Amino acid sequence: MAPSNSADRILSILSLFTEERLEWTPEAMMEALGYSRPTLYRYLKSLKEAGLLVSMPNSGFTLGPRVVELDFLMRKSDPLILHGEPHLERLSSAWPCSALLVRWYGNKLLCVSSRRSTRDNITSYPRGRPMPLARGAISRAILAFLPRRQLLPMIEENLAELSRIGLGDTAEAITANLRQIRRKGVAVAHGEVTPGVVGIAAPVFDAGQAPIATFSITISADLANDQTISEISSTVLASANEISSKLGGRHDAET
Amino acid sequence: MAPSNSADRILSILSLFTEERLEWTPEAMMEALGYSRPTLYRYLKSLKEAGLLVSMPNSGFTLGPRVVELDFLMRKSDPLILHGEPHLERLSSAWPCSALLVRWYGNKLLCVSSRRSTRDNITSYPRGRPMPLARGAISRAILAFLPRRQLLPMIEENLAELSRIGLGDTAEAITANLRQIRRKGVAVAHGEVTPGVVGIAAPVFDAGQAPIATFSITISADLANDQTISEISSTVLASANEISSKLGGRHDAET
DNA sequence: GCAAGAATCCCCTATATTGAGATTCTTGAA
DNA sequence: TTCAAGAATCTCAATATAGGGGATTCTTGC
Repeated sequence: MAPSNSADRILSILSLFTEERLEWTPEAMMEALGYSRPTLYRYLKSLKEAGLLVSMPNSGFTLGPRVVELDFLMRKSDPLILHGEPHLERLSSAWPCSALLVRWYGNKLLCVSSRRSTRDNITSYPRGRPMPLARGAISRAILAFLPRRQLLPMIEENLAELSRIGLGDTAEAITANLRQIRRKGVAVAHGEVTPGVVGIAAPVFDAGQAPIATFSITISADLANDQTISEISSTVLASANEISSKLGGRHDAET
Repeated sequence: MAPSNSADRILSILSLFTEERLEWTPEAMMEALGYSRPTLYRYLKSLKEAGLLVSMPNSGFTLGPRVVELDFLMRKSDPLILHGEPHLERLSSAWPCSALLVRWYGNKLLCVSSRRSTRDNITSYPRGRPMPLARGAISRAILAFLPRRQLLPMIEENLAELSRIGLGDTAEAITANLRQIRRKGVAVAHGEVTPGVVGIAAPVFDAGQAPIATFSITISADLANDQTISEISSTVLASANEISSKLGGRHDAET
């Protein structure tokens, strides 16, 4: 399983850095990756020069400034964020909730921008936090609008999880359920990601077939009766559609 | 100057991505870097698998989700940010201004967190934006507290720029000026980075010798007479010192 | 100024990397 | 659905180059 080309070897140093561990000494890296001392140091030197890592005296290596810069470049130019932020602002002012833009990166859901108007940070998903793939309104808003070719393998892989949350036990059943969401244009989920929190999400499209993101609201179940939820739903849908149209995508969520 | 090891070759793909250009087609990369087609695609594949790049249909490659995640990891765990943010909050509420935490990464100044209380975004420096090295209160607050060994080469390199802004024409003169800042603990600059904007910055230390960052305020000259500036200065100094002490550094800025 | 530890250098060998061109896979259009 | 243009990958030989043991130099902290 060890990568056999040096491209992957060098990049696997970066993947050592996780939420659990953000500081690595060369010794620990040698241990973890099995590289020899000179080799590791060669790699580290390159990563350091690229600014992706920095060495801190007496405490090993951490992520470096280039990471911050690259993220800045993305934020600054991402049309999804630029067009979406006014909507985040608007909806989060209208209700006590969190509003999120979550990008779909092929097999990952990642929050790229968010804003909240509530005190608690239970429902808070800051930029950069990955989301569970098989749960919640957000992922369903993506799945429901995926073209068949992409959807089917997706379902296969997560069948267990999807049926566990009651979406259906067979690929058949699941697609049927998703078709309903597709018809409504919005996905609503009650407490799937966080108990007591309702998620409402609609897909965002650019010129392509598959959705690229969702625009969504999470709100405490205490603050949202059915009436409110349905109001929010249509606003969310409208916002998502407007963002889509700005991105050159279809205006409405119909297929 | 072309890198001769594949570590650097792979990483130089990442450095193609700049503020000017955030989408690269493979063709353009081949052109820019001089790699052959299969080689380039091999590299791209690795970068894609690592999540650092994503390929967009019909518009080439862009930065990928891992970049966002890595930045998140940094934000989440950076003690400078964690301890600094309350102060950003507090000072930006007290005056109509921007409050910044700027990290010193060896030879780069990079804003890592900021907050502003004014409407205009003239003085706004969001996270990730690099800052000019030889200008402004911020860089001076770093330079003034650098140990000699690090300071002298720094001055050599930027002599022209430093003397242009009147810091002194010789290394001698400049160090003399910096010594004054060091005595006061705060650097103040009038309109050096942005005309009409006053910058006020104090260094932040961890356990090491050299400052690791500055805590600073930028405020429109219209809104700040000498009296106000001196008030802000002492508050900035106090905040910076408090952050330093939280980071295990010296409490006061004296040497 | 010195010593312990960290980072880099040297240099040869085996091996992984490279690139030209052919091949297969996608994707959009008819 | 079929087709064609373009994008991505594969094959394979030649060879550059990454890797590692051990020595060396550079940093730090005392």
